[in-house]
Amino acid sequence: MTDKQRHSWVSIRDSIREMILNSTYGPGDKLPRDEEFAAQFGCARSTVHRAMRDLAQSGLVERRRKGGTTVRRDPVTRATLNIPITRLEVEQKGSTYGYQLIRQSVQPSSPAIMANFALPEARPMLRVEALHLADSRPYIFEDRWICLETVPEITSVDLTRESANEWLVRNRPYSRCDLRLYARPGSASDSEILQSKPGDALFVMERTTWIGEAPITSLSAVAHPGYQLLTQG
Amino acid sequence: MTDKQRHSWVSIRDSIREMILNSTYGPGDKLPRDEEFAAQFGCARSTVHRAMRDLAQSGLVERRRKGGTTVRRDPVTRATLNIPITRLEVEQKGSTYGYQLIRQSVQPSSPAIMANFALPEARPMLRVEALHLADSRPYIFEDRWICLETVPEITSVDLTRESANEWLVRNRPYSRCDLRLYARPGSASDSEILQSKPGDALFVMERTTWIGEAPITSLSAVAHPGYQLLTQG
DNA sequence: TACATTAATATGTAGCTACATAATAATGTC
DNA sequence: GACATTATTATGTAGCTACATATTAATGTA
Repeated sequence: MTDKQRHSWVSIRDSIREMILNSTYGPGDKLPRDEEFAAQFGCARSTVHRAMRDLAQSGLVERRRKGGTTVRRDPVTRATLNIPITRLEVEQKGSTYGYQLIRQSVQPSSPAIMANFALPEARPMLRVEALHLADSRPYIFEDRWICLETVPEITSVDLTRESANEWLVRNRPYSRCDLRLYARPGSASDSEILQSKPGDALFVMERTTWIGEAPITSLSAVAHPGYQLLTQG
Repeated sequence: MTDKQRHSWVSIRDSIREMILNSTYGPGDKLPRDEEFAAQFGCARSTVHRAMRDLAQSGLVERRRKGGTTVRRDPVTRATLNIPITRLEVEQKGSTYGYQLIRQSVQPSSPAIMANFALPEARPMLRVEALHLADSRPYIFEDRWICLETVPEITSVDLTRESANEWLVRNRPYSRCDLRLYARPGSASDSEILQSKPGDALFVMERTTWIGEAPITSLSAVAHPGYQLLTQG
């Protein structure tokens, strides 16, 4: 009576995770080889491998060639942030999206922007300051720098009608993205643009993207007071 | 002179991504079937599949059975947050870690905590307030609630010596984690604990974890002024 | 003993086949 | 024409083999 049922890699993964959770294998312990698990579960090594890859990605185990698989001694909390186009984020909340170009000018990159891109010298960039609105109320203010060498077409885009955020995301996928999140107190100019009170704490998301080695854009997005960023999944 | 070089799934992925980036396939376009790509590249379908899975996970394309693969019309910026044990975070910066238990008591879960867990009724919990220090200066203050039904052993842990953060992460891996990030102005009690000035903007990370359906812990971690959260990779 | 070389080993990847699954398209029936 | 049924199709998964790669362990040599 051979048990010929097929085991999905998801069920294998869950079984292995369960064993780690219930301390069959504790932090720092070495897990059996993939082959052994395969024999134990009655499945192929590739199925165990698939399961293990998932566990490794989620940060629960660590794999090293020849070294085998070990339960991470210092597990990390790994969460995926989903940052959509701002217009869609607003619309998904059931609000009406609005957009307003505030300023736009060609400038050499500032020292801060050069640092974000790790550039040794200044480059010509288009600086765009714009406000995203939800139900006619300030939602996110973005101060964006776009590298003109990498994205020359941006000069022919009418940024009074279409946000640079949307145009770039739709036309210039990136290959690398750095993210920095922090809080800062609202200044007087923030108060004006975001209708915040001077004492308010503002949530800032700084985002810098490249395509290959070429810088695309670096921006600081300041959200209205009360904004929250959630993980999905 | 058959070209028998093996193609890695990474190179295939990069080739396909390149085609999307240079507008061979634009947003909303349907990509060729895996088999076609395989023939085109001279590799196996499984290799294309592997590449496609990666592109789908990074949010660049969308795959649906029978529907095929399409370039996402509204690409999302997807970033992975790595949140280590606070002690390790401090030590990795080259600072000396310190820890201080402030208060600890058994309480029924507050309405806010019940909401975080989506619990219909209150449960007995251990509430732990503690301060993490870097070089003897306040780093992160955490107000944590631990479900006593799910984690009864926590009562026998000496939380004056070991942080609940560390104990839980090492002993109670979770299966689900919700994250909420926002900014809030520092209050008077914050000033006392975090040595912040009353006007300071504070970065808050709320984290709620479950194992299966059972609640483990829900906490609000308030960082010292100037704290920044970065993505890695 | 110190150090370079070689073997052993566990994971990683590529290729193949076969079948599962979900979603759509085509078809038949009333 | 409306609706249920049945193909068709592209992706998803499981299993297998073979080989690549990184790393550690064993071995040989000065």
